[in-house]
Amino acid sequence: MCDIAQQLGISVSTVSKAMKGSYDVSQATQKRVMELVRKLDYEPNRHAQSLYHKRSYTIGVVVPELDNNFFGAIIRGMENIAYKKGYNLMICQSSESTDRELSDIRNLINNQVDGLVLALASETEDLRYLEKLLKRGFPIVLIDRGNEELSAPQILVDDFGGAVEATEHLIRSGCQRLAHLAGPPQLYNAQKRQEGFEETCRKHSLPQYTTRHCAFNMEDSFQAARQLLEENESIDGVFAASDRIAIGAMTAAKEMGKKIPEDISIIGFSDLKYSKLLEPSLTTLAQPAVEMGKKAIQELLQHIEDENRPEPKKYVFKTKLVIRKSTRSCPVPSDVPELTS
Amino acid sequence: MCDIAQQLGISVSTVSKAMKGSYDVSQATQKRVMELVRKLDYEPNRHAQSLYHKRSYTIGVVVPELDNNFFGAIIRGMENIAYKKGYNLMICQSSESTDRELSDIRNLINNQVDGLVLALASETEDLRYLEKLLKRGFPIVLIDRGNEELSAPQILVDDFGGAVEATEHLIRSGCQRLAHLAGPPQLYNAQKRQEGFEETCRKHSLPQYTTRHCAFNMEDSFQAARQLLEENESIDGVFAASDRIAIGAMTAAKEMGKKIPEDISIIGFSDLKYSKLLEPSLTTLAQPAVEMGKKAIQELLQHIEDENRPEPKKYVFKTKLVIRKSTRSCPVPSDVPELTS
DNA sequence: TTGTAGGCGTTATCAA
DNA sequence: TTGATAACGCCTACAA
Repeated sequence: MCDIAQQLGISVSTVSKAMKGSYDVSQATQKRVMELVRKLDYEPNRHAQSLYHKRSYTIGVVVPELDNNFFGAIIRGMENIAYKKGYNLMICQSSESTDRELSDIRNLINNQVDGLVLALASETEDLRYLEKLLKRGFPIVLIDRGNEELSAPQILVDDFGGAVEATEHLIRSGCQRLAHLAGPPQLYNAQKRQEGFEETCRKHSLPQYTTRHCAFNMEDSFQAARQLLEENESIDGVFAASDRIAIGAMTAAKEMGKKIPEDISIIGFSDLKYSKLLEPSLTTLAQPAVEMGKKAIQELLQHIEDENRPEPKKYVFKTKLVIRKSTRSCPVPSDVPELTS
Repeated sequence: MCDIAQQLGISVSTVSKAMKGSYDVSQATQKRVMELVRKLDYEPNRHAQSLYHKRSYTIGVVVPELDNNFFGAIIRGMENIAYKKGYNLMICQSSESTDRELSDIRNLINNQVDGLVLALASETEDLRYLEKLLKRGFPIVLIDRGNEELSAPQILVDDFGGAVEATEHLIRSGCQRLAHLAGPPQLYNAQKRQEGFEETCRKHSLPQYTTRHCAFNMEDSFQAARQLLEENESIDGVFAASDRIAIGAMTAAKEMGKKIPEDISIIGFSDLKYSKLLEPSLTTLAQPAVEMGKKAIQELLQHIEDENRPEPKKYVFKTKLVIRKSTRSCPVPSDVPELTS
């Protein structure tokens, strides 16, 4: 900006005004400035702007994992809205590590981000730092990984409802002895999915149902599934808390010589891009990730830009059952009126 | 910092020095300052620091796609080094769009990043802006997606060598009529893979080999593969330029009633996380993505921090053949001395 | 219509 | 050992 002012023999403030447009600057200088700006590929220093405005126009994002369809899609949704509104994203991955998550958040804060969108790592339990931030009035939105205690807006999936739908689907397709491979027990989502499963089993008075926890990865779920199936030979339907867990279960079932879905039906949660390519293709619950990402940013921007902050709301997005080949085909189409009571 | 100075009744400059540690500050004040800093969770404003130092300690990263194992691993490698050295990453995804890529880069530049690591979008051809930046001495490192014209350091995969290895493997396992499903023709990597394939076919005087281009996605490659296989019934081996293309080819082959690998062998490139779960599991070439990410940042930091810039080098990482079930088992183990001449 | 001046938060130099 | 000061680049209220 100094360069430009010097080269044109005018003051920096005039240049600044010219670049903003809507200011009292003569057409002539305006034009001269803009031409030189373009010629020099000049762009104002955002850090100086940020210093003056006390706003960085940057939003911090921490997700457990980047190379993951679900979070990938969430980020696409967030970028969509953020860029349109002149905000940048600063994206970090915690790799499901609570320590890393905390250091990412601190780092984003000292990078002066205007707000945070967080999908908490599965083991995160110590929320004191976040609570401090919230108390100071710092804008935070949680996405996907909710938390009952934190008074921040939350963008969630209807984990309970999805679990009910999945379980109903298994029952409808003739399964009688169900098992649930649940996610990490500390994780809010995992809890809700488990509740949905168990409540549905009770409602239908199933003679037998079990739940076993495992991590959200294929190795752990493979072990868990194998144990489960060995201990309970009669299990004929598995609701897995994620697609990756479902893949582990499929591998275990196949290894034991069980046919999917003839001997055992398996259903996942998330609809990974590759789930339809499995053999057999995986029945699962799709989540509207892009929409969730958009909503998260919209909500956050409202908190950033509005003076009077509303009560933190929860937005719960519905899942969608995607029926493929890993569950037996149903006699009845997917709506079952007598169950919605 | 002002707060702290006021509360302790000392000057800001003393606080600043105390926080830096290695300065002439009395032990007593040093301690008082640090205690208050901790109590207030105080962190210095990086934008002010950046303004003063003319360094943001932030590196801009643009990759075509985030939810992709390969780029995900590259980013993990980059984070590893960058965080250790006190740098942050600002990550963007171009979604393979040249326009978006350019606007990401401009945005990163005006966010004052100290350097860029770029994996160019496949259609990018207009490199004028990047050339301008390089001419100004701005540090840029290209990763994975190389470019002959740009005089920037490049972190590449031995696409040619990998393609040779893949093709040799097909030939060794008894395939005689090979086809290559190549990536976008503008893409440097795709060109090298194609060259490796064709040169190897020539070297072995194969009676028949064909190449067909398609995009790096399953839909497009499915169509391309189907056409290819319909037009050339006798093809018994396919080298796909990426795992996703390989998946498209597998789907097409299966649909036509061909057995993999009995009737046709298929080999991919990249080793996606899900490739080993396919039916049959996919033989492919693994790339050392994490190492590449590390190298990219190391190289960039050298350019950022060193006065005398060395000539831009190319680092070529070797691929590793991962043999699974989508190719027929070889009579000979994987080293074939007579071919290395 | 244009320019001057002060401040945003930090740091390094120099003076006290 | 401490503090005042100027500077980094930008912006706006106010003066010219």
